[in-house]
Amino acid sequence: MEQLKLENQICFPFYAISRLITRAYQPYLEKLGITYPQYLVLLVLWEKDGLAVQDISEKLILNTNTLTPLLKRMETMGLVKRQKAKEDERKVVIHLTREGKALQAAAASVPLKLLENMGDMAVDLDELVGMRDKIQEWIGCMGNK
Amino acid sequence: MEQLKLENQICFPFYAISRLITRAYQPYLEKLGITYPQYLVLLVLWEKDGLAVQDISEKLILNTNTLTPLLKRMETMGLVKRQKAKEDERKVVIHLTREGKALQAAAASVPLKLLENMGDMAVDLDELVGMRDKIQEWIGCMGNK
DNA sequence: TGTTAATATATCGCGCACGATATAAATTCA
DNA sequence: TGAATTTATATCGTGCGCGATATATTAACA
Repeated sequence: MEQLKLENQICFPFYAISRLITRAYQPYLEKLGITYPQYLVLLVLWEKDGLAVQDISEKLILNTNTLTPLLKRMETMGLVKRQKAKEDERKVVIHLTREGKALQAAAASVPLKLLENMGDMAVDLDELVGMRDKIQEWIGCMGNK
Repeated sequence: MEQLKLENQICFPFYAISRLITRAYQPYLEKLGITYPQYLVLLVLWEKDGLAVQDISEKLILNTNTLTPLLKRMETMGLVKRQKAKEDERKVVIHLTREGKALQAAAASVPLKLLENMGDMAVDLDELVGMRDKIQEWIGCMGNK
């Protein structure tokens, strides 16, 4: 059963590297008091504040039943404010608080620190970027299923 | 803050594709009555039965505090048997049951079905394999930290 | 040999991640 | 308009995933 050997699996490395990456982020995000999924939500909101839950869901490819409790935790932490949209009361719009906005400055150095970590592991940046672009392409296909 | 835009993130695509891959496996694994991490444990045991928790932990890069409850669930399901090793009673050795072994035949077609899914999404197999090899190399570095 | 340190697994707590289902608001259309 | 459908979010239950800590067994060594 050659196709069932772990080393021949196509998908396992993606699963494993994803967890290793999250672990690599952790020391830096811990200093900011946030988790990796919370960091992703902040990235999205720093880029465009006042998005609905659905918008964040599409950008991060996370179901709303993952995001709702996550956003509530972030509200409790004082990072965001959740409120019903006036033009459509089904929607819940997420706004950054002053504190949520302030965190952006502290987070600015995180991506570079991660890249330095990668450098230590003999990972070539160009290869990394090439891989990222390919994966983004696939995600474009898979997401629209 | 160009480096904090989601589309410029290097690591987010790995996180996203990992979850999309797990979702892609789900319909096939559901028929076998198992989850993706449970499938990975079975892959390892089908290749070499009677491994200790620690061995499985290293191969799958999962902490034992993830594996212990997972293996207990698999024991409850009748797929594996957990027992203390005679030569070292700290170790817990995992053996496949008859049922756990029998599942291998049913799982044999899973990898091909996944690849067919990828094919539908205009994903080139050679690219996929190339990327896998790069990631495996990279895991080799990160894992030994 | 007796004490200390290292190793292997288990337990606890929390935060995702998601399928299934519920609820409420908006839209459609008979 | 009013009932049926769709859309947006929330709730519930289960299974990871992992940091912190506990427990038991073995190894090391004074």
